[in-house]
Amino acid sequence: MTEFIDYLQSYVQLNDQEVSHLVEVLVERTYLKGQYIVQEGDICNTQNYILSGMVRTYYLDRSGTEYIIAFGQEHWWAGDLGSFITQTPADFNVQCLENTTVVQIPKDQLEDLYLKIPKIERFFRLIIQSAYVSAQKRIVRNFSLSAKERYLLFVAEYPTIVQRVPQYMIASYLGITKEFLSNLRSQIAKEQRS
Amino acid sequence: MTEFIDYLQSYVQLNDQEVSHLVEVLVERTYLKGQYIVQEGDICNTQNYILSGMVRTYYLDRSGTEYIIAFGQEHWWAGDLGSFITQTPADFNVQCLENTTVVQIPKDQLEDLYLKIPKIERFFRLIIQSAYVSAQKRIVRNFSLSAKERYLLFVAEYPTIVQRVPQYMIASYLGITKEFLSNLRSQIAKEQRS
DNA sequence: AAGGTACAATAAGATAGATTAACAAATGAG
DNA sequence: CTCATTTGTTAATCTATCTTATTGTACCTT
Repeated sequence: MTEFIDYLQSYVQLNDQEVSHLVEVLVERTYLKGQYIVQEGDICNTQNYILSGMVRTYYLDRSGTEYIIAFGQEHWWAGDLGSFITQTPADFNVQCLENTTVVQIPKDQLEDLYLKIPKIERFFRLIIQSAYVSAQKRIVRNFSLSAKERYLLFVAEYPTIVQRVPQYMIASYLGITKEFLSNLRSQIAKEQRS
Repeated sequence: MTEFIDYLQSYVQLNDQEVSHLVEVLVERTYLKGQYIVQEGDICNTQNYILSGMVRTYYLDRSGTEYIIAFGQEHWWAGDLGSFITQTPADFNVQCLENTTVVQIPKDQLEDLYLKIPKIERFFRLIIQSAYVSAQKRIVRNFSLSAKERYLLFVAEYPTIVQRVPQYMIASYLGITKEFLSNLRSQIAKEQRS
């Protein structure tokens, strides 16, 4: 929990009173592997900061295919922001891939905090700004890079995730089939041998 | 210009003093068709709110291919947020497709405003939040929908843009070639006739 | 009217990545 | 420890989309 406060303080300086205000509304919660923090159709009522564990956020289309839109590990945020903002049913599922402990901030309390402590609002502006920049980057990459390039970049950027989650989920994140990823990996291995 | 203030007031209520504070830092500027608001390699120093006209934001890869990542029309924002935040060279180009008038907020002044008027910070949090949600939506759609479905959705959501920009740019936005888009359009026309 | 420029349509061959299916290896529950 | 389930591999065939090239259309310009 102090971990979360430290992280927040690295963006904005809160005084003791503000910290204790904040701490009052935080809820620490642990989910088991396989459990859902958010399910499609739920209203997402919390922002979830991951203290430990690993999650995936995915979308399920009518034909039942899963599309992983994000992974989340220690120090990342998880949830369905669209649902959170508008308080409408979530499009996404957020599932734990390991036992996962999060810090939750409930929607109502966060709105209060925004008014009481503008620095908290600043903090979330900063966080969302960079999330948006990453999302744009991902859109560009999906268009401009081949599956192989996307995979190599992913491995370079998130080596730990590659270790922690099954290959077929990485394939889904990259927008390819698990068979094709397997193919790419053996190509890459061959290239490195020669 | 009052147009911009009205728009802003629909998100947060500013008093007269705050409005005049804000107005002091705003710059209205007009670009001609073909001119660039931001060019790759520039540092993007302003947030640009479009009063009239039309722009495209695109990325140019090493091989010279253009990827349009966004269009912008009246009441939308344009710029390279990544460059703006970190004050590093822009990855994107923002070019006017028509004569375009924007309201600009310079970076330094905006940082000041954030501190003086927290409501301005709230306003941008709200704006960026929904931009992020849209970006996520676009990522999902690019994965889960076919080119044809993506085109039909685009036409349904942005009928005006379809009228105002050349087809090859729409193809680029959708991540397909102009030839294939032409193909899809004739398919769709055929279907509607039968 | 003639040529120039910008955009759109059509068609044929090429390719990245999907699909299917069969198998191998790893993991985990009992 | 063992059997069942989950995960990963390989290979053949298939499909959506790309590439290249050609032709068509509609304006501007002079």
